[in-house]
Amino acid sequence: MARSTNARRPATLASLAAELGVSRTTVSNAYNRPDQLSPELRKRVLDTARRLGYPGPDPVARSLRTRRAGAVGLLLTENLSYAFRDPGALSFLEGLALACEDAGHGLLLVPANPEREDVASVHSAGVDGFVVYSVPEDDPHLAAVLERPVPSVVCDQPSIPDVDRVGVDDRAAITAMAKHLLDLGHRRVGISCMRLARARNDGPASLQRQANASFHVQKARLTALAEVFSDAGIDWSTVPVVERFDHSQESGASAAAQILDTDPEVTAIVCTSDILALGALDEAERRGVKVPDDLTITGFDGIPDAERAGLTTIRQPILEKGRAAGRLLLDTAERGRPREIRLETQLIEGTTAGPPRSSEERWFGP
Amino acid sequence: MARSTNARRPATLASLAAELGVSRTTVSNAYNRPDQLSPELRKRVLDTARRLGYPGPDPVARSLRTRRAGAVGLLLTENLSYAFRDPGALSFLEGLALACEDAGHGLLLVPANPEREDVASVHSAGVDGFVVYSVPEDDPHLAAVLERPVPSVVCDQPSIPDVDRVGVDDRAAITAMAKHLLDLGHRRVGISCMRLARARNDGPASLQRQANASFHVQKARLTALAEVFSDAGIDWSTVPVVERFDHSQESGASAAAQILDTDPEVTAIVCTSDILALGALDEAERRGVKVPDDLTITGFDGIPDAERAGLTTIRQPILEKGRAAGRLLLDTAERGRPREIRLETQLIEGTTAGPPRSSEERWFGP
DNA sequence: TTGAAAGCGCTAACAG
DNA sequence: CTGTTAGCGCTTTCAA
Repeated sequence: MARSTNARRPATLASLAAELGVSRTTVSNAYNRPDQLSPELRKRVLDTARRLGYPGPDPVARSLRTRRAGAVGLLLTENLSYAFRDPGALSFLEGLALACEDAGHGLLLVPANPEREDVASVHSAGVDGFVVYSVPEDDPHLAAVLERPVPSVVCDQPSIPDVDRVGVDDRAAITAMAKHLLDLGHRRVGISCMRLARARNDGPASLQRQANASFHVQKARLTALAEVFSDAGIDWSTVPVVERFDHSQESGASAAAQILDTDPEVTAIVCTSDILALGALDEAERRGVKVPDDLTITGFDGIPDAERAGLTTIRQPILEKGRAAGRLLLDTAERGRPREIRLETQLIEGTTAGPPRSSEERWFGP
Repeated sequence: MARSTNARRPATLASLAAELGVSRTTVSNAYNRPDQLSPELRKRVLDTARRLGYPGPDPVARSLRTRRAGAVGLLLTENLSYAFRDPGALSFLEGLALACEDAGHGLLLVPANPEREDVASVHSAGVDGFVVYSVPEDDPHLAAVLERPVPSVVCDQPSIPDVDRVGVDDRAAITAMAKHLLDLGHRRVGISCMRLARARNDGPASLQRQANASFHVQKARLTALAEVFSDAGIDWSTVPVVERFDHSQESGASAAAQILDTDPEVTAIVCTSDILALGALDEAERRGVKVPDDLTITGFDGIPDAERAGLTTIRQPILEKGRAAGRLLLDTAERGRPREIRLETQLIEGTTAGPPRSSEERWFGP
């Protein structure tokens, strides 16, 4: 009777060895060290394996023995499927996948539903290390990862003792943007930002919420904005900072709407991501507000759609981030001292930022 | 001295048990069956674990014992990073990720560089099963997957004995499209298709190459087109069929150019994917050829960009395909008899198909 | 070139 | 509620 290719555990290395009348070592060598036995014997082993339906050494047993899994785990803040919709996450994934592929490693996407506290998936991930991308500082999944006795690399996260890190200087990057706006003459600004904490909030982010933000990147950007604008004599507590939990263009649009409704005198909306900024552009168009004549809108990331739209933004090498994270994790040589890779950002002067219209112009202009 | 969180194998279940003076079972239960021991004892175990830096049961050892890995492997035809750029692959991934997430399983992207024959990554994947998405029939990675003693589900692949399958009726779908074009009056058509085999070919696909195509989906579509057009009295051997290896809009544009250069009397270009069709639209615009007045262009897939462009195409539920594949694999209950899921497609009448201009009109028209 | 012995770290009967 | 007993399937010194 023909054996189905999907039969259950048809044979093991030991049973094969027994059948052949050789030792397990020999069979193992036939697969892992072809040079350690005669070609004839090897052929005999492999042939018999085929005949018995032996599928080759079990990867899990081998992993247990060798202490290597041949895979890298990725922990994201969002539902897995989100990763395939967000352009930023996607670029990161692409870069990481590139690095894994180069090393012949698999990439395991670890389900880490932010709504649930269940970290079993982290505990059961058979991987040689983790890459953690932009999860909140207090996420239990992150804690679970750090407890695992494998190396990890964090990206867009605050630095953690003994853990490698990849990121950009968010603070410097957005400071440049803020100064750019100040130079243009803006004094009344609004901020549209991504989620600041695990608890959902769609609306104004209080000063306290800003201070307690558990998403490192967002917090760094807000803090820097607060500092620059305060230094310029603007009372930060009067600046509308509107937060959105979902990262989508619709969110960006509604956040912009909320800012404009709250403070119609705002001349510029600084968004902490391109997606939010693109949404803000949508909203401006809907309202017949001309950009940049009536309103300046800026983003952050430099995703392709932003470039296409001529958005004034900060470009950061997201794909490179992913690749760097993967390399850091897989480069066993340099391990030991904790390392940090900081990539460069660049202010892109698009067509969505310009000098503010003076109030007179705005109220009584042509 | 403080113990680094990244220390190497600080302790094992056995050493913990020894330290506590209890049996290994008890420690194991503390983690896996909290109801099997007193809360106090459990607390004592967990506390001691923390003190000793025991990170919880090793996932690999557990997998070996339980014969479950908690992950699904995905085999794609392309470099991993491609998966994050192709809209179709992306939707599929999203659906698959959704299914995995629901089941609390991880998703392991298995590197399967099509240029290399190295299948070690398949052999070393610690997974409970594989999903195989659109790889050529003769791909060694596919063969390696089928040898593994775990279930698999193939998608957009020919059916394989004892292997579950998800797909659409490509034949019927594209037949509907072909008939639509015939009804509109087209008699001179050109075909732009994706890669047909592992060996690169950018140019006309001979009849023989069409017949030997190892990408199931492309072959099914071509075969159906050949049949319908032949039945309508068109000599298929005179129909330009142009193949492109890379799946990109640029490829689509150059394929369209090649078709138009080969046979300027073509009134319709049937593309076997939306990406190719979008590229064809680009080329038409470049040449100042009006669509659909001067040229009809059709696609296949129904990706968002196609919808946006008003492309006349076949919509297939790609995300659902991924989800169905995942569910099939993870649904251990119904396993046994091989199953097949066939999803529905729909002809979308966009704005890129219309009746052909008669030759007179074309040559001497307004 | 081959074999024997010794686990990798864990879970699952089954008995107490 | 807890312990004893048996492996899961493999790789790897070390000797022969």
